[in-house]
Amino acid sequence: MPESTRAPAVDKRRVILEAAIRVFARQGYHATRVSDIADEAGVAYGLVYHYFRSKEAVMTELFTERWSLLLSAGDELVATDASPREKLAGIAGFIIDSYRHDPELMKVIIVEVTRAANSFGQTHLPQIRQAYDQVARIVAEAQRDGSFQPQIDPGFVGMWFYGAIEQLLSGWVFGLIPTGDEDFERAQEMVVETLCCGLERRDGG
Amino acid sequence: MPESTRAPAVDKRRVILEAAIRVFARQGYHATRVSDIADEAGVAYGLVYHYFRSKEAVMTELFTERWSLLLSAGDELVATDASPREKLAGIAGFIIDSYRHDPELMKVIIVEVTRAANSFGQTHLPQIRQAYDQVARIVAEAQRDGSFQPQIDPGFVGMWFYGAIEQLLSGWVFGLIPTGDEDFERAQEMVVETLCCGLERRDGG
Amino acid sequence: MPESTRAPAVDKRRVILEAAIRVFARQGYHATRVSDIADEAGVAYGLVYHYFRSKEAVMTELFTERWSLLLSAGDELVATDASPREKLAGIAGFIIDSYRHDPELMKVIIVEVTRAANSFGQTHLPQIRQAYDQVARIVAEAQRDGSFQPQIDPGFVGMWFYGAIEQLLSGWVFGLIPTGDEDFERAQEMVVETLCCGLERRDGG
Amino acid sequence: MPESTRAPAVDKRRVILEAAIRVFARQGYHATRVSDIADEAGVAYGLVYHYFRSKEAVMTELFTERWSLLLSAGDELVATDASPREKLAGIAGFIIDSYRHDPELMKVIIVEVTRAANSFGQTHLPQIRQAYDQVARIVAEAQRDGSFQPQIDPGFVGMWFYGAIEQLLSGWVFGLIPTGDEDFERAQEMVVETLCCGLERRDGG
DNA sequence: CATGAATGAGACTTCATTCAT
DNA sequence: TATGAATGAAGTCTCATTCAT
Repeated sequence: MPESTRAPAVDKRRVILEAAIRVFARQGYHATRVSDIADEAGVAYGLVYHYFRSKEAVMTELFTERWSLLLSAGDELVATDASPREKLAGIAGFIIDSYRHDPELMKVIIVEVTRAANSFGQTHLPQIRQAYDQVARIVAEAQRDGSFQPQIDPGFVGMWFYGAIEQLLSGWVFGLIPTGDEDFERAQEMVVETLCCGLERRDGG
Repeated sequence: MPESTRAPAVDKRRVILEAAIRVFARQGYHATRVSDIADEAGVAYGLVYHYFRSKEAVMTELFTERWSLLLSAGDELVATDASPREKLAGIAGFIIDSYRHDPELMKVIIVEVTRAANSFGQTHLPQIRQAYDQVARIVAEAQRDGSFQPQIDPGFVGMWFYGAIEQLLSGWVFGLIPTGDEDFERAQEMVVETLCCGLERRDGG
Repeated sequence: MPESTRAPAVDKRRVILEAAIRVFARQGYHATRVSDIADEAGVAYGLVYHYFRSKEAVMTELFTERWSLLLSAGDELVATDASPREKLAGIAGFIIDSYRHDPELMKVIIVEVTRAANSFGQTHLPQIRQAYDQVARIVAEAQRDGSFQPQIDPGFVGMWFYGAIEQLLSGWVFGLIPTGDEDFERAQEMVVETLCCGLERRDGG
Repeated sequence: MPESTRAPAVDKRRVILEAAIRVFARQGYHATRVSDIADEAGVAYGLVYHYFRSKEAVMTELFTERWSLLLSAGDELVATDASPREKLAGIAGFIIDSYRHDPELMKVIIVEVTRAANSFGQTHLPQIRQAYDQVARIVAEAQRDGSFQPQIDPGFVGMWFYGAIEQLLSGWVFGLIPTGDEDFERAQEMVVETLCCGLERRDGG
């Protein structure tokens, strides 16, 4: 028998995580019972606790796994020599693409973590702030090289940027705004356009 | 007997509401037990249920009371003939002032309602969207009269604006950014400046 | 309506305690579910938690209430000017009488606390040792006044005394030895006789 | 092939038993999970169940193995023509020596079996009573030959003797009394001296 | 109006035991 | 023999809500 039989046919741990995404997205974290996750995953109740210390640990794993991808992507973008505007567009694009490719997971992360300041938001604040800081660093650098106005506080922009993007995602999640392919692309453009150029018409433009 | 019509020395209903603000702000809605509210108010357990149908009803009352003030103020602003920028500044200013004058209540409203898409956020979505729409209307009008660029979707700006402001308030609530008097004023200016003029330096400005 | 209506017709807290005695005695502490206590008491599940922090707290209350009576009785006995032998007989008698009057409670206390060194025994060790110390003090005093032999360590006798008495009670509890009225009285005599005079025949007696 | 009959380098069954002693002694039977035993033994979870029917079976094996040694030693002692006092001293000495040589195992046996009247104590009552009976037989014989007083019930003394000795061991186990070499020896002497001669000074002695 | 005792459904977590490999 | 993943029953505690006084 070949060695391949050593590896389990299905990774139950992964099955549980995927099931958790679906259930958290559908019902929200608080309304989800561990048995819901087990049922959705098609495994026994206790197996969830075989792989995870608690229901919270499942959520934390989900968040950490994806958020670290986001932070890595941001770090890479910051390090390139693209223009500030391109960098901001890159970050917005990455988040929006994450949503397009896995809307349930992103819904969970946004709704249950980054915007849940009283529960997971507080727990994962350091990681969340890292994302704000990436934006802040882009802005600060752009101010130093003269392409951005100097009077706006970069840290402030980091929060502002994420606040706005998350609100957009919430809008998609809850069906407040349309979710066609072109809507996503247009949204990304508008985010960056608004942030970089402002709403007012540029007389000399 | 006219005495019977006399208002009670203290309005217990109001006492309970004020207590609820403090406890919700301190512990969050989910972590707050009805007995916590009663204890904080110094009244008997059952009295909370004498005045309110449920714990949720207390929260709803808190939100509705304050949010309707906010909507009224917005409606008034929209109706004036101030410039679009002044109107946006007015709305931002009103929210920020609300926070300055009653940070606990605003914390509760932001954290537990407007950003809690899975619980109260969903319940009060229509009221929340009204606030977005006020901004959208300001933008749309400004686009019609030519002072704002036409290519940005007004509805999008409404969400963007509130997402950013709420993030700011969250930053204050959780101590991520400083909360001196000048910080609030500066924040208001930056919000409007960024939104209207963008981050990029206007060469011909 | 007379004031007497203010007092509840039945003290539910007491009802729960009495029910707990019966159930703990019947099934043992570990095998007792809180719902068993509630059922036995004829009250709702939650009421147990209204009056007691936990299942453990119920047990602790049971033990503490009775054990403090025992310690008080011992203190009184120690303070009298009876002979050492009479004092020891008094303590043995009090314990045995406690068992006769409320065998279920004493069963619970002996089996679940004083002999359960790994659970409640450890928690209540200080109180348990106080009882040993009373015996030790009686012995020490008798050694000082010359009525008891000086070479036996008093602290040692305290443990020995209680170990033996508890074993006797266990014997009754589990039906190893008969439990007629005369058996109890005879047991008390034998405890003291054995302890004071020993098993060996006194040649000069 | 003769190799197949070879004994394994290590007897895993024995390894598991030794590990169980340590874990039971450390945490108590109830607080010990089967996985704790496996971890302590350095074997896989399932192997415990390969060698033992259940967690209880492990405990039973531990108790039975040692207790039968104790009973054998007692039987031998009873059969000798030593004096009653020497026989009692022999039994006390054997128990105390057992504790000195393997305190963890004896702790487990005393705490979890002989004094745990609601669990293993009940299960192994017959074997435990055999030990009481050995003492009772020694006493009865001594009464017949006139060296012990006739009025004390021998069965009573059996329980008394073991109750006291176990209390002593508990005292050592839980650090209530000192455990130097001379303490053990002195304890053995005191047990027998007290039991045979009593606490009271023999005036004519 | 006011009190707080009483109710009971609900959820998390533990862990002994089984079983496929 | 040996492994450890998989199972699922069981039990504690919480707390929103009701109700008798």
